[in-house]
Amino acid sequence: MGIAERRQREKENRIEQIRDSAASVFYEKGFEATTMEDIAGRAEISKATIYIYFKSKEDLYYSLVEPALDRLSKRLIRIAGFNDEEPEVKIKKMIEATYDFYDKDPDAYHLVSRYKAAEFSKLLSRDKLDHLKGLMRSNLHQLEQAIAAGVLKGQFCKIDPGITSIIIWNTFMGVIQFQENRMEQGKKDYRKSTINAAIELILTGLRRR
Amino acid sequence: MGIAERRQREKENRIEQIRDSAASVFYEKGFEATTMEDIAGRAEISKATIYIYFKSKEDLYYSLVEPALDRLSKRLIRIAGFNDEEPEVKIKKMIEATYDFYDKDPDAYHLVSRYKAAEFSKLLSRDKLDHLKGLMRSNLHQLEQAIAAGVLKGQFCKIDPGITSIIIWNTFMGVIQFQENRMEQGKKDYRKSTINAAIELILTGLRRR
Amino acid sequence: MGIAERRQREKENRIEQIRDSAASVFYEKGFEATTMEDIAGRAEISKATIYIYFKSKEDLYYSLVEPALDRLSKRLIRIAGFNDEEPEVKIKKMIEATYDFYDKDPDAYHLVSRYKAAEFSKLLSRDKLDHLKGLMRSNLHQLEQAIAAGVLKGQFCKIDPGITSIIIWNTFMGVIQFQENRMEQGKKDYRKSTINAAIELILTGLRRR
Amino acid sequence: MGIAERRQREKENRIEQIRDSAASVFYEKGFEATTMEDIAGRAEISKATIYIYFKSKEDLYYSLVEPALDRLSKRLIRIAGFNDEEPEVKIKKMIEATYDFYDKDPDAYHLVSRYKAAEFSKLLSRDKLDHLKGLMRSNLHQLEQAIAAGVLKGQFCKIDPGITSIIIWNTFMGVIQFQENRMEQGKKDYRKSTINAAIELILTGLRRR
DNA sequence: AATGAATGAGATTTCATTCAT
DNA sequence: AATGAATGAAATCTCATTCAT
Repeated sequence: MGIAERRQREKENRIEQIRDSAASVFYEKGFEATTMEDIAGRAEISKATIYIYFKSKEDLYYSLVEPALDRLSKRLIRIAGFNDEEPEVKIKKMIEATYDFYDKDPDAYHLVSRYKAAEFSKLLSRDKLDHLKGLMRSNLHQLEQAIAAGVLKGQFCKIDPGITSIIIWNTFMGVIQFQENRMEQGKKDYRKSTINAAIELILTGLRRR
Repeated sequence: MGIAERRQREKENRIEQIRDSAASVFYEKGFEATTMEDIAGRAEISKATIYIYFKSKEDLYYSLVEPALDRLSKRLIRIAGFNDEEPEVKIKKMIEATYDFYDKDPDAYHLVSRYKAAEFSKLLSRDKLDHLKGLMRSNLHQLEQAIAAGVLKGQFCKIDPGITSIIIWNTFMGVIQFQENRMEQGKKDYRKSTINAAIELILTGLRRR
Repeated sequence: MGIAERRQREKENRIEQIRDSAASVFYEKGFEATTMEDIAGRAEISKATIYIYFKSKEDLYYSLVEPALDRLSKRLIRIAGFNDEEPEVKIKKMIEATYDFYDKDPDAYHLVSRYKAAEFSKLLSRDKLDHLKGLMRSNLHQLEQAIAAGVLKGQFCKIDPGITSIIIWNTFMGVIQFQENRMEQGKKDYRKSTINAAIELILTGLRRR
Repeated sequence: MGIAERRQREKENRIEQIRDSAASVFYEKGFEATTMEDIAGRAEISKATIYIYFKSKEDLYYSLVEPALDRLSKRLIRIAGFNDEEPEVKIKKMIEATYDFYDKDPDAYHLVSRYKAAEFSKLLSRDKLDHLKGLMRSNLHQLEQAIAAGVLKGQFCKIDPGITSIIIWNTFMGVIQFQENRMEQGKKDYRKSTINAAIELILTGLRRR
């Protein structure tokens, strides 16, 4: 009786092991430069084993990016639904949630942040590509809505919410990238604090005086 | 005597033809996913011809990215040298110069904007990689210096100039990417105006009140 | 448990199969003119399979020549160590050993006999090249020492042992080549006997009267 | 009037220039490893120019080996025709002639000495291959005849003249190779004297006592 | 006659994927 | 379920040869 369960558990472990290795290699080298050998090696299994659980390299990649994006997307949507929250607070909570997502699973975050539609257009099926695009758009959309609400309420000056969401998103990614770079050089961890400072800078620009 | 000149011109055209094709394919697909066949096809020549002018795929790629980065870098350094200019004006001129660079040679810009040190660390020789890193750092550095000057003069509030330069840089790239996306969907060209709006937003946040 | 062993055996067979094919093609056509396709075809496997077992064409080639030369070299050194043997007997035993080496693995012998330092200088790494040169030199050196001993003992006339070893070595290779040629034309096998006659001729010239 | 002649002279010079370069590169690298680029570079002309004078790489190669072999062959045949000469003297004269051939045009000699029928069997046409084989055989044959005459006259002991000619031929090549090697290491030139010593050694073995 | 330029054919090598055990 | 082994297809790069001038 317990056997089936153990099997199930082991199977899930194995899948997780593959996914972890894959995420880290994909992040390090990018999709094309990553070989199945790389992934198998890091997971300490054989290449063939990967194919038991994943149909193809693309499939494996998609299976990493999609749920990551989906998780983040769901969180942001949830925050967006807090109707009695002030726009500025919402924006901060979204940033918080995104940072938490990054903190808990940096590889997943990096995959998402590295995602460029153009690169995958020949690789993924139309369906999958559209789905990822949709999730990505959703993320930005939640941010945009919060900004738009702030503008409407007269709290923010009249700037295009679309552009502003882009700015915030890119700022987030840029800061992470920059600070990770610094940390690699042995410097202290300022990720959280600089994210906050950067967002504060932007919100200051946004606020109406 | 005109013959030698025509020859020379034709040769330069051919090289330019290859470089143009290469830049556009590299931009579309990234370095790894791009094949020499792709480039040759787009340039309407044979693969072997590329090797007359470029030693290797890596060489071709580097020959595109390096001068592009170098050109941009030189422009920014020049602006940084305008000693009697106000920091805010300097920053705007740098943005202006970067936009002009993008406008004149979008493929070059895209190659530069796509540049991620990690991706090339296994690809390019140590020398070349360091050189590119240096140029990239220089670009950010010019921006940073202008911001630092504004902080020193008391015109900007006390924010970390390093981070702020990152924010501006990423904002620029993000806006371009986003607006190009919109244009692909047939929407109107708002690139220039949204860049300006975004920079204005950030500068507003920066200015001391 | 037998399974692992069978696997091991099969793997070794496969490697041997590749090495055999490679040796025979390399011998027939020389290194440059031999293609991996040739070798794969003769071994009745795919090109890619070769790369599972050998890093490169060069590696495969080296892996054939080195151990062959090494084996021969060890044998000659062993004979050279028979301190109570007469020089002339030593020389004959060395010839005998070389013939036996040829007889047991003609392809290996041919690879060795084809070896020309100049040809490989651009091909093999400095290390590998030096190693092969060393082994080759060792072979001649053993012969030379035996001749020198004979001269010292007054059994041979005063000829330069270095040159004499070259003469003997080239005589051996020449006789083999010539007799193989004849055999290809359907003539009888006189390899062993003519080798002996040739050595006898040279020893006669060497002996002091 | 003189123009046509000058043209003719220049043409011949050009051809000679190509042949010289080709011979030296072919000798250094072997047929396969030599590129037309190599030859053109050494001759300080363009690749295309070679094709004005030679139909193909093989053709160029053949045009070098054939006349070289032919020249040597003719000389040996001439010596073989000196009917009133003693066999031993004939042999020495043949060696002398071969050395002179080597001395006057070492590259041609090296091409000849490097020649291995097997390597060219897929490369050259049947006709050409047979022709080269014939010339090669002729050279050995002249030597063989002289030896046979010595045996018949009772001057030499009863050894197979075929084998003996092989021994002498290989001795010659081996000595040259060995001494060139030494000279490359900066040592003194002992080519002529060691050739003579080696031949003397063999003749001593041959002479009847 | 000479050559710069171009290329088709082919060489080495890599890698995602399948298969037999 | 797991894997060692094998491979087809494709990628980078080379080179003998041709062609236009």
